Amino acid sequence: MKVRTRFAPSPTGYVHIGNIRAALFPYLLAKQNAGKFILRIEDTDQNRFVADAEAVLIDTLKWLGLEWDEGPDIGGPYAPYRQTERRDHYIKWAEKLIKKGLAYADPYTPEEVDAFRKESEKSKKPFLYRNYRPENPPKWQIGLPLRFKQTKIERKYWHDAIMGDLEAGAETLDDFILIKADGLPTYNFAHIVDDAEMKCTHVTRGIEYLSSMANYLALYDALELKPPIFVHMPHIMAPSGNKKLGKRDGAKSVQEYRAEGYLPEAMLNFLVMLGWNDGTTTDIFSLADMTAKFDLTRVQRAGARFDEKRLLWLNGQWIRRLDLAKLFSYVRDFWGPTAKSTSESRKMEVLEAVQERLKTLADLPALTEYFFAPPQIDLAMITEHKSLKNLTRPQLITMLEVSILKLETLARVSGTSDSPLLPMSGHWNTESLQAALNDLLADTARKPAELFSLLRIAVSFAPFSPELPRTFAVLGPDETISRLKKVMAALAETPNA
RNA sequence: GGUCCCAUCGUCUAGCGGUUAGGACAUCAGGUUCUCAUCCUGAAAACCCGGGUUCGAUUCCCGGUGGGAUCACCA
Repeated sequence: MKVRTRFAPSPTGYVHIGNIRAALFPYLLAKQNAGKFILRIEDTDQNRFVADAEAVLIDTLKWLGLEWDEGPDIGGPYAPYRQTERRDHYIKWAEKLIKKGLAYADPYTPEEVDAFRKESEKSKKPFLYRNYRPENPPKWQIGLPLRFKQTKIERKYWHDAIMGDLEAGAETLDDFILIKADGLPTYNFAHIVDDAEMKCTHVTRGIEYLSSMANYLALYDALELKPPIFVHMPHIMAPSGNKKLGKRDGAKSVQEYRAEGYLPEAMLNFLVMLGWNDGTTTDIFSLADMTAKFDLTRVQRAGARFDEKRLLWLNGQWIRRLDLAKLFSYVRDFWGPTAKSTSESRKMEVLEAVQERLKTLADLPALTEYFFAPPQIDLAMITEHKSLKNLTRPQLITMLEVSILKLETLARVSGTSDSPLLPMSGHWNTESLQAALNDLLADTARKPAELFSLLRIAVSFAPFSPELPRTFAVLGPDETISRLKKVMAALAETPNA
């Protein structure tokens, strides 16, 4: 079977986490079978039209790496891929139904239908429009809704690739609207027509559509269409409470996660694990991995809670396992102001030094700003440090002095010039610096907690930084020594506390 | 309320009649020449309840309970 799947979102401008999974599953199904993945825009609701929504959607999908083979932007054999551009298709199929006596015009106003609804509710019976079906409906024309006429009121049975064997009672069958008064089709009608014309083999969507399945089955039958494979995905639930994850529960859009420094790899990995596993204890999956391993029969039937802590963990995992060039391309817009005028190669070095410490890309400025600009000297960070507060000024100054001498010797051996633009060479590297620092430990007879704390704070004045040899190596000999000297001078200038 | 679906640590899950019920996130306690992060080690933590089938049920069946979804000229 030639697999053809689709992602068919409504362009609302807000790309929900659930939307991504609704795109990922069909993407995986198509790709693992060398099939086609289609993007179709379901824009039949004029009231919810948002101007840039489609562009946002396309941008987000591309960012995630979920590329489609056919779509509104690239065309394809079954174009157009926007529902508003397919009106004539729906009308054609609707006329077929009318001809067969399986569709009719709804002569009532929304208010009148609502009155019927109230009446039913009053008598504690569920409202079914078909109980109010007009005897002699007018000839259908745009301006009137067109309804489907249910003729076989019976229990329906079907199979779902995730949910298994399902059924629904005849009470769920009703004369639903196929085409609205504005002439545009409802989702209920349009998706079936489009899926058929676009030869989609799978219908993937959330389980909220399960309760409409009986109606869809009846429509496939009336249209004389062979139903596709049904794939209903359980909901992603809000972190607290038991409800579908929604905007009003503070659910962030994918764009927001992107802006907060989350990687597409982490988002996809997180989403695919939410309700699916490959049966092993593997929990890190690249898009290629999940494409190879994904299996609908292993998808969970219950809803899964969205756990942002797990997403954060995965983000860290992915930041660490990405190769530097790739990570570098991702952080382009995350550098802090001090990095502005710095060369790309220099930024690359700094990034490499902090890669292991990043949890999100948004952590980058705080973690790197002192590499690009000298930090504000704050002696309190030294004098109040838990390992340093019991040392006297002269002791601190001596430690710095001895360290500076040692590092100057190393710098001379390295033959580095005063220009920070020249690449570091020779002996000023993490290995030699590690050795030099070990020597200093012996020379000063200080504990690592004392000497290293002092040096680390003196060059960074930051709450955290990479390991000392690494920090010195990236800073370069001139900058390292210059910063140590400034701190030494500052300690000498101010009176002892 | 009608209809439909679901049910293992706090969370995501493995399990497909016999297991010390496994893993991961989170939490807590240690370890790694400085901080933060990583990494390593360890701890605590679960089969919703009641029947039935069976020599034996977390697993199969039924019922309850709980949770979810849906009942639009939205998708």
